Amino acid sequence: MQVAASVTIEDVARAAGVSRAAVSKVIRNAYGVSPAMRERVQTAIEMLGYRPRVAARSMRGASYTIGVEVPTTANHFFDSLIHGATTRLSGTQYQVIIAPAGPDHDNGPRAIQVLVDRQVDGIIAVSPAVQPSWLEKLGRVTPLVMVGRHDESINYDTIVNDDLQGSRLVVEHLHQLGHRDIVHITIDPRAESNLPQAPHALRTQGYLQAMADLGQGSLTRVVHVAPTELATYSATLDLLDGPRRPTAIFAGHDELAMGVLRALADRGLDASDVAVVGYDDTQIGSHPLVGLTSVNQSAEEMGGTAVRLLLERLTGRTEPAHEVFPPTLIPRRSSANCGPYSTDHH
Amino acid sequence: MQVAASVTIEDVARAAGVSRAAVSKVIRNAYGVSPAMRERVQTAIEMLGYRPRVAARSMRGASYTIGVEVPTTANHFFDSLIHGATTRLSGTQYQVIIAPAGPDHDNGPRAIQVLVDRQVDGIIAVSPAVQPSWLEKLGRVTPLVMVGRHDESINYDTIVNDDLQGSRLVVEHLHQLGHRDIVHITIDPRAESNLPQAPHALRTQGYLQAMADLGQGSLTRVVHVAPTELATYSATLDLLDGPRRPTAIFAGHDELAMGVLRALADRGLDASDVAVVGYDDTQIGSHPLVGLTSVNQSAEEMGGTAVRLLLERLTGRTEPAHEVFPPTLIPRRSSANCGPYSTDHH
DNA sequence: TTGAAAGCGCTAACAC
DNA sequence: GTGTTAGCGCTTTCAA
Repeated sequence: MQVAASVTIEDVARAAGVSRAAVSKVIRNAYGVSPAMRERVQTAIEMLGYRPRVAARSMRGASYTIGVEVPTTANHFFDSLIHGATTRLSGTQYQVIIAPAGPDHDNGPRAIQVLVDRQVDGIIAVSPAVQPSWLEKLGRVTPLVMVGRHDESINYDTIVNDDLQGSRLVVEHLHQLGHRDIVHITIDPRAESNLPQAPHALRTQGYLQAMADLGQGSLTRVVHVAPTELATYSATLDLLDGPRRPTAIFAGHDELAMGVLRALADRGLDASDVAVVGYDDTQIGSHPLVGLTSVNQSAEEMGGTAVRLLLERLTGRTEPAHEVFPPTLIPRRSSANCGPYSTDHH
Repeated sequence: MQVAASVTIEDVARAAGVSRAAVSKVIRNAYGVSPAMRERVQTAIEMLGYRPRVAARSMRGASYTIGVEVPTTANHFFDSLIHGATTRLSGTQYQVIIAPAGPDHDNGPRAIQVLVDRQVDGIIAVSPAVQPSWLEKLGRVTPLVMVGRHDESINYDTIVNDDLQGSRLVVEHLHQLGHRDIVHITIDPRAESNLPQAPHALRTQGYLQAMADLGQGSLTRVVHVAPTELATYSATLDLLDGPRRPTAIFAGHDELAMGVLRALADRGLDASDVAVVGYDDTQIGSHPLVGLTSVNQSAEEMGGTAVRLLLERLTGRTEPAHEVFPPTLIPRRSSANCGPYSTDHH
């Protein structure tokens, strides 16, 4: 394997005794090259350790790069998504680069712009805080797949799980276990987006609806926190020490749920005192020491599907696609106040 | 914020009534522009929503991009590293892009090459499986900082923690608690690298030395596994069900340790039966439900330091730098067979 | 202080 | 099937 920062297509052409265009065709698998020439060119490429420069290619043709934007890589859900995408892309000539929005929230657009500036051939993004109008504009110039958005689109594709149904599953599960006083802890809408189509807004809506349908409408409580384990931890302590301790807590996603479990542990409580359910079915929840009941939304598959949709767009599709994944509730110890010790291995 | 895929420097120049060169100077904060012109140019940039294209800039000058290669983003240690790097870089004109080596091991060079192909201005990489000679070659053309390597270098910088000392701390800690039969589970050298300077090789060495120094040389056992929680889980089950169950297990890093804890839980055992210690002091270990004793090696700081070294190289330094971080043992429940319930909040 | 012009390495028309 | 050539958008001498 060569580093080869200085070998150019010109050098290869000279070494193989052909034109630059011929070399270009070979490295792109384009039509109009005889096997003999392809052979000679490939030999020259190997010998010189030639690597085409992405910057130069980007100026005329493609960058062969897919950009993936995620809020953070610290949440394992997004890692699974990335993993699903890279797996689906291996074997193609496309490479993935990742731009994490980073610690500051509302940085999604900035991270996406980083990818646009690099002229990636397509973008997969998870950014609930971006206005659809901005995405429509972006989608017109770059193939774009948004994960976790429920909005109708024209110039980009969307992939979501049915958040409404997912949180309904949670509430019904807890209700069946005998819980009535169920609190929903979720991220502050201002931190995610005030769009009614944002995933967490829909989960909240699903919670409220399901509670109402089960005749518990008057017991609903929604607590908003910053999107961190720590913030959720504090909020949960308040809840546990407050005048009306709930019997169950439904956290907006698994990272928040871990904060809830931390608070419970600190107060010496467990599932028989307060049941906990998360969302995303993140790796850590399946660990027997944690045993977190959660809603699976097939992160890996979503990543793979995102790539498929992008490749479709890259090869001509123009009408928007919208895929909805069905959520599945995975019951574990954290919501089993009389059940067996779960040792599900994920 | 604009998407602006089609506004070029030419458009800005025309709108501001100046030359392209002038605009170029303004966006690079270069010398030789009058305040009046800077003002006019900046107004035009805002109005048109101009974004310089990285590809075009890369062809002549800099890409203003720092590439970070990590084995995976699923291990939280690397996330902390990335976080430390991006934090240190915010406020500068540099952007970070991430290339994960991905599921296949030994893919480090491939992922690094992805960054080289994109002509990033500097590279931070965590790749124990790469030969120093290859890195020397790379370091000659791109500023390069390697994290987690102990080798002496000429053309690149290295940052490590003192792995030898770190595992010595672990062994001494366990010895003090009364443990004698301590097994070390670590990743298969073939999966990481057969270089004697690789971190895990050194941790193993530290383990062996410390055991010998404490007179337990005859009790040492090293178990090699694939670098996954699952593989470690299976190996641990074998160990627990085997003829000579150890009283303590020192795992090569926290992800492996989680596999050990999973196996213990499956067998209904806990810290009073088998003590467990990990390495990296990963987020999850600090959770009270897990309480994993581990060795902290300041991932965030390492990321920040990597950026600092890179920026130094970018502004002229040529002699190699080598920074060593001191490891710290963080005792928690998993190695406290008679201690209190730890609720350390990280 | 400002602008004109050359060219970075590659791809895509188009001519042969 | 193969080569020639004109740029892509930017930075960077070098003149003015």
